[in-house]
Amino acid sequence: MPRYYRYLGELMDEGVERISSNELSVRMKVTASQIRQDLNNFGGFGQQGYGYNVQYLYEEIGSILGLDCQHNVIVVGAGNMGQALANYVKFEKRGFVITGLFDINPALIGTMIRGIKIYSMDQLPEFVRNNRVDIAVLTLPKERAEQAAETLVRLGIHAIWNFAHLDLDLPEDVVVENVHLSDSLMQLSYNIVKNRREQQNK
Amino acid sequence: MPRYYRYLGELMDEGVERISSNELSVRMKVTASQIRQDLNNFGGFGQQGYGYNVQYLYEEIGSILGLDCQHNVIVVGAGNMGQALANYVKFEKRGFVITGLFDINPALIGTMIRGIKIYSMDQLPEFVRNNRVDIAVLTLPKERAEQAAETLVRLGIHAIWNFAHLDLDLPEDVVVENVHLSDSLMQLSYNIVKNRREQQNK
DNA sequence: TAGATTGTTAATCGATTAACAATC
DNA sequence: TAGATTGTTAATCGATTAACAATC
Repeated sequence: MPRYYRYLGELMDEGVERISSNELSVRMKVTASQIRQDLNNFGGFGQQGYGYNVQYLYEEIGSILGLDCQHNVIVVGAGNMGQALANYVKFEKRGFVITGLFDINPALIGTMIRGIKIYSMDQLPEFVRNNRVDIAVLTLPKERAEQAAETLVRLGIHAIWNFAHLDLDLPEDVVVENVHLSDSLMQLSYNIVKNRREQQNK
Repeated sequence: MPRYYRYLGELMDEGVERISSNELSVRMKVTASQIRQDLNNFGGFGQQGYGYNVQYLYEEIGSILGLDCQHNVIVVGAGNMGQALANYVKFEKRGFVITGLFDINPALIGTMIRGIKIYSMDQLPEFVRNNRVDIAVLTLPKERAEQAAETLVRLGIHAIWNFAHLDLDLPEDVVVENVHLSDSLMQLSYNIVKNRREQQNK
């Protein structure tokens, strides 16, 4: 669904008002059948003989994705990745507001990033008690990530965006989305090898 | 495959010598059948009655993933994300060596990150001519990403790790691996909404 | 030889695609 | 009404799982 949302956003920017599953399928390089199937799973957003209204569909998908309300986000681990994410302004536009960073590095604690304060890890429980936190971003080395994740869950956080290089083993009512950059890079490397082989066989 | 590699690495660290598809399936939370099927696609790495030798399998998968040789990497876009990636030392251990960063920001050009120089975008063609480049990391805002990708391909680069928030439209002999962070965050948000619904229905 | 566990085939399942009737 | 295009069902395909014979 995020991918549909992205393409519909682009269409809006281009001022396109309506689009058929067929036109969209060309753009997105999926079948029209696929699109109609997917969109229909979430409700009848189209109209026979007309297609889909871009803005309406964009907003509907946005609300399905939960983008119609604000999410308060904390970043646990203010290293390079944590800082990079904190500096990334675009998330804010989609309603993901970073309210605090946390680290154990004394050199970082107390400093600010884009107006967001870096707290000590010790301050985490208190912070979570006093502020609503919807999502925790986990940008720690894997050695400390497992334990931090458990702490977060104990504090009542139910959603983790995990950048640590391990699979978290958490209760099923906790939602985890993994970004395994190393895996992604290896996948690229694998595809390079495969591609090389295929090109040779031509 | 990267996930297998990761788990086998962990097993090695724990000093485990051999493992059966069954034991591994418990750890990785996939079926034993799946594991045997997957591994067998790439060759008979196991032995009936014994299981799989962890180190042997680790190395075999490593070579399938192309981790047995060095990859020279450039980072195009030395913003927060580009810098974060350049600072990430672990990639180097897997043979991915960053040899240069590129940006248009005059304030960055000429400075160093972890001993790696930031060049002007203008210097890109010359750099690629004089140095082998296996992978280009694209960490630019989407407005400039498309054009940069085309430049990279024109210069003969065949693999792009794309962090820009768009799908690149490139010749099929160019391998692209996407890391769409916004999509990932929206996916998380979607799963939060879904999870909330499911918990309520209990 | 007996036990364990793979490699591999067959069965199941889910997801994708095709087709077309419903309807704007 | 005719044309367009969805919603939805049926057919196809691929991936996952189960089963078991091969073999260490």
